[in-house]
Amino acid sequence: MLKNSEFVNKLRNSGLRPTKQRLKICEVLFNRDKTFHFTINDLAKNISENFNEKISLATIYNTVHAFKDKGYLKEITISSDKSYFDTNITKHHHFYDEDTNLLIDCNDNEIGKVNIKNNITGKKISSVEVLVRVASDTQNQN
Amino acid sequence: MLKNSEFVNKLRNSGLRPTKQRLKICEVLFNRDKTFHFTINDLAKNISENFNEKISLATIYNTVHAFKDKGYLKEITISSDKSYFDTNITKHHHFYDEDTNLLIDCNDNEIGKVNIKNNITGKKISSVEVLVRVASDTQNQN
DNA sequence: AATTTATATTATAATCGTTCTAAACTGTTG
DNA sequence: CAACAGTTTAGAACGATTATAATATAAATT
Repeated sequence: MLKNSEFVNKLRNSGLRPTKQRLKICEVLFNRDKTFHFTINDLAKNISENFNEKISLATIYNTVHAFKDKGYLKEITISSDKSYFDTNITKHHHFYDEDTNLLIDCNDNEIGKVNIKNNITGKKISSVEVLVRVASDTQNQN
Repeated sequence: MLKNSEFVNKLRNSGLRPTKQRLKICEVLFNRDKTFHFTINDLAKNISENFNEKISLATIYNTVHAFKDKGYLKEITISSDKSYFDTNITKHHHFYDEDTNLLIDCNDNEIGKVNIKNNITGKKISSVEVLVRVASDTQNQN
């Protein structure tokens, strides 16, 4: 559990003013043992359920994007209609459970290094992402 | 180059009536040497530029989704604000050029098999997708 | 070939997630 | 504490996608 003052420093160090809305969002996102995978909607719901004061939806969008730009969150693209964010900012891959719509982080015990034999000439690799979609046996597959 | 009658059969065989709109879309999508990566917008633009008669946007959406459901197209998710479709329906991975916003198909010469060591218990893998984002050296990276 | 039925197309409206706007507010600096 | 830049807010605007319901077309039936 991080203290409030640590969030204040974190924000200040990246040029973001430590407003009470941002600190509240920090609490929700980063005061956790496990990685948190969420959509904007999840986060907004979480905040409105757990706190009396509400934060405007625009502020939630702004803050999540600011945190992403500062590298405190990663965006994970699963489908065009769902944008997930991940508090785990290390390089890693994901399982996506199509039954529950939950994301699960992978480490090297689950997915080995991706072997990129030839890259596009003149280009630099900015990221490598593996998404493994899983579903129970009875589900449709494509 | 496939003949019109082949598209008629293709559509009939999958329970889709071969309407003139669907046949036109088949022409645009499948009468090609190379894989076609497109957004709905790309497709709509292509049709309106190359033909006199126009197809309603709703029909383009319906048709693309019908073709996807029948397995004639694959949807590739790059980011939450862009939905790409791919006429290459074999298992393959992609490079995404962040400078040009173009998708490039990979084969086994570029990306080796992904080694999934442990899957989620009780679940079946429905797909494995690798997306390698590339950009020129001068670009920002994350 | 005419009739019936089911399916598809169309223009337009509705919806949904996200971004924009401009006014009010707050944190920081001097 | 005054001044300023940055932030929050509610609500409007936006853009992509989906729904609607009237019209049109393809296929099946007579």
